Amino acid sequence: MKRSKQPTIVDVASEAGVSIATVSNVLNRRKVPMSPETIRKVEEAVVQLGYRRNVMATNLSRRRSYELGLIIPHFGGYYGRFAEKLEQKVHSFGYHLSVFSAAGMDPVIEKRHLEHLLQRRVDGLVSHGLAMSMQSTQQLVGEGTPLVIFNGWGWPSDIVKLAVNLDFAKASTEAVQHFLAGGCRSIIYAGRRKGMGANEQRIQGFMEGLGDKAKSTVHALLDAGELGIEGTLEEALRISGEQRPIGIYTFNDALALELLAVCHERGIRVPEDVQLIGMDNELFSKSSFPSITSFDMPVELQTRLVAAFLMRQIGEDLDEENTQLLDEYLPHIHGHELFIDLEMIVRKSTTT
Amino acid sequence: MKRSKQPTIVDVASEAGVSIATVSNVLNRRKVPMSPETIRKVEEAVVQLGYRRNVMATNLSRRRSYELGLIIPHFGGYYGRFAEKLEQKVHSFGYHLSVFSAAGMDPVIEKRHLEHLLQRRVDGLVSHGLAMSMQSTQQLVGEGTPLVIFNGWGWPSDIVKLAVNLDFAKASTEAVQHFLAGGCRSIIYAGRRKGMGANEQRIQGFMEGLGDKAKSTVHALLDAGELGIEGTLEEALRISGEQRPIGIYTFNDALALELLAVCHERGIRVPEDVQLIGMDNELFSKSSFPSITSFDMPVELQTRLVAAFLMRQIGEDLDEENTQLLDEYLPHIHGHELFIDLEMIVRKSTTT
DNA sequence: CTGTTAGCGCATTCAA
DNA sequence: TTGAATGCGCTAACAG
Repeated sequence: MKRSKQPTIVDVASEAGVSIATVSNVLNRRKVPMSPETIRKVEEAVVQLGYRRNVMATNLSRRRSYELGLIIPHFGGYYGRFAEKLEQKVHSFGYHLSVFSAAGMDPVIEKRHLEHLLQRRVDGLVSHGLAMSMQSTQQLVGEGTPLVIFNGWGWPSDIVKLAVNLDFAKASTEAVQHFLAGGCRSIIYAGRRKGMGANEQRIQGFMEGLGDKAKSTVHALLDAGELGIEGTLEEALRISGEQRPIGIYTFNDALALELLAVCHERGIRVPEDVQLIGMDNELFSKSSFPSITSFDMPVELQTRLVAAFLMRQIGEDLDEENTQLLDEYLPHIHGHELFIDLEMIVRKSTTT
Repeated sequence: MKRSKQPTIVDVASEAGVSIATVSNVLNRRKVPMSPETIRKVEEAVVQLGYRRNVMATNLSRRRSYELGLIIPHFGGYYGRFAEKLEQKVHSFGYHLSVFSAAGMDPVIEKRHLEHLLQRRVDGLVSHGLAMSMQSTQQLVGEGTPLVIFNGWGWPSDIVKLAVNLDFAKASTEAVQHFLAGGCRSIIYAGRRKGMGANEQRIQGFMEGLGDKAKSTVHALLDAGELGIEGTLEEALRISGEQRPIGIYTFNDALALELLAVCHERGIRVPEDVQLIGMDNELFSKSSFPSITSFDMPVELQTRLVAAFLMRQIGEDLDEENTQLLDEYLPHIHGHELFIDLEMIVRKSTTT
């Protein structure tokens, strides 16, 4: 070791008795022909000195970082699973994924993370439908770095290259129809205004699901964030009056579980008096009592699409499989928004 | 914009009509005196060109990254909360936190992430008790980068500067005694061998909790990973025979919830026939039916300690608050392992 | 096959 | 107050 601390290729070169270019060549397994002897000497020197490449220098020189950034509202549940899957996918392309949580839907933190990622010159960005304004995003990201959104609606294509969205609207329609088929005489949506686009999608699908039954069926849109859990249930009961059973479709499973707990407290039977459908298919939804009907999130497909598209955008060439994947899905795109179906998992909260 | 893409300080300098040194000075708000006019011109040029600093170049030059790395087994539950909190803490010191999930306890992925972080020359590392061998860790991390472990036991101090551990042993003792006080006549621990150190800590505390009652009380250590959920319950029932109620202490809340589900299926009453205590105080534990007695994880305290210690290790000077924090806790250290108490949250799964 | 050299974008003396 | 010069660790032509 020469100067302050960690050995550099200069050290390795002198230790191996070759030039730094040679070291760089063997380190990067370049196609230039070299004698096995040289290779051996270099590799020996590397372990000998405990050399570790400095990626900052490498990237600076390469003018590429081989790094991608992901911004999610939090690490829990669906988002955490998404992050893990995506990490695997991009790794198979030789990229690293840096994950940042925006602490809820805080636009300030979101902005900070985005800025940091950009300063790090990531080659691409993936984000949930951002809470920050489209204008800020536009200004921040600009043309330079390709940005792919997941579960974000209404983003102009000059900012976002592609939006890979779960079809919450369609799922919501399905939920309502499931309630109807299950004999529900009143149907409530318990949402979260802070859910932003995802919430609106659900509402839209909810109304579509009611269709002509909208007039003959008691229904309402509630905001659980505002009313609280107890308030939401009370309001649902009040609105429904004698029209039982009540079908309550919730923003997510967590909310459904909380409602379930309140039902237990008050002796309201599920699914006899109240039927519940959640969203996310969290682990606990299978094990709760009764188990909760929910929609499974196709994280695998979603991350595969995101990764494949981003890779192509960056200029990596795709293998057969990924090419096929894009060929299959991109033609069915609405503008630049792609929709993926969710699968309903029917459980005891809607089945007698 | 001059060459390939993004503007550099050179561009800013020429746009503002000053030298790059000056640009650098105003960008870093250095103490060197400069005319307000110059500052204005530079700042104007910055927004004008949409200049964004390149951290790779900055760090390379500074020989510091102001970045920390965190490795966790997954993003869910406790670990996700830990990551979020820690991110906040280190940010207040002007550092960034890059979080990587090791996809369970996979030593290979763990190693890959560690190596990447090291290549990025992070200033410090935080990790859960690693699954990879201490020898690999030793070799990988060496002396260079300070490493702080959380929930890892038995790491030699030449590898790990500090281990900030939750006192699972003590909590487990408490759990057993709670069962005893609650009239349990047989007590089972349902663990996970893959939980590694955390599992052993629980077992140790479990046995201590039994104390002299160990002979007179039916008890057993089961491995839920091996037996499966149903198998675990069956085995617990078999071992207990007529000795009811049975107290089952589980590795975590997720496991407790799954056992609860099986109990419901089989008509086993909780808490009359079986009492349950979990660990983690997950959100669903409060809302399950019945709600699950659990231990709350003091993530706030744990991350504060980790951050404060790491910052001091790196050479940042701490404010009053953090100094006090370390002064309070470090003296009570066992070797280089710090223990933090957990708080039991008593709920319906253990209360009649 | 191997070595020389010119950057990559920025920080930091040291002079002016 | 400001600017020219040097270095951070590595890549990538280009010679040899």
